[in-house]
Amino acid sequence: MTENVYTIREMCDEFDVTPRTLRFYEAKELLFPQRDGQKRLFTKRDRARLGLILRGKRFGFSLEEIRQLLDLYYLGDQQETQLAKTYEVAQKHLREMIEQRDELNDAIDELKEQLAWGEKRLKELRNAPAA
Amino acid sequence: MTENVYTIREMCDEFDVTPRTLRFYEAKELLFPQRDGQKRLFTKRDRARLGLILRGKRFGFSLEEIRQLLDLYYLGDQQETQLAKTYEVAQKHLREMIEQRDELNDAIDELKEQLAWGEKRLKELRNAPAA
DNA sequence: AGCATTCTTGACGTTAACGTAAATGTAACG
DNA sequence: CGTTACATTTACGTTAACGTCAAGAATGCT
Repeated sequence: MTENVYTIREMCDEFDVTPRTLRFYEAKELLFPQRDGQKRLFTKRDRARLGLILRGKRFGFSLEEIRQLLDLYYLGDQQETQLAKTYEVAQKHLREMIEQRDELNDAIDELKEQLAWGEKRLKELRNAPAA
Repeated sequence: MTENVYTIREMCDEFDVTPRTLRFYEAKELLFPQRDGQKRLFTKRDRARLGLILRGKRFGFSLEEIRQLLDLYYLGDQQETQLAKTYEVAQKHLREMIEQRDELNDAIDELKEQLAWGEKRLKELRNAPAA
């Protein structure tokens, strides 16, 4: 097998991000690539984390928020207090996400109505060209 | 009745934003308050638009994207080509929103699982205090 | 009239999330 | 061994969405 590690370029191509982004995420402690001398080697774990990061971004979470969420997904042998804190943070996030989804559903319905209306108007305009 | 117009302060209190924000939105042509001399007077239409703006923000849309969406909600007697263009933009937005909601649903499920797992771990830690 | 309050318009500051450029390192190719 | 191709660090630049501060106007209270 290919050692199961990935170069920065492979990561960039696969996830459609720039090297700058990956280095930035490492600086922010969202990713922890190993090193072969100078060069970064991203592990399977990094790939999983990057996937979660990018999805989190699509939901409008900040990188700092995402970093905290990642801790939940990758909580090893943390202290109880630390684990409990992370658990709280995640619960709050979950509530926000559910609320966001509900709102989003409403907005989708409204936009659909608007589109139906716009469609109707368009047909009218095409049938009765000039006023 | 109270003339059905609102001062900047009334708007700020009602929507929990700052004056700076409202002036900024006006500069960006998202709101069009009338004037009494120097002072801004926000109409019912502005209030409706502001509501849509703030909701759009919660979905992660940029102000520029929101501005285009607002055009759809308030399309008066636009040209057909213009209306058609706006219609396209809105359709694209709708697709994005639906996709976002679906992803969000998946993420919610995953996070719920994680939370259940974390909860279990917490119970274990509390019952078996020291290793 | 004096003073405080609230509005206004600049104009510069700030944060997040990278972009971009410069200087340097190194691995591989011919 | 030269150069082509990426990689690295350092550091300054950029955009969005406001915050903040300065310096006037207009309004209201006493």
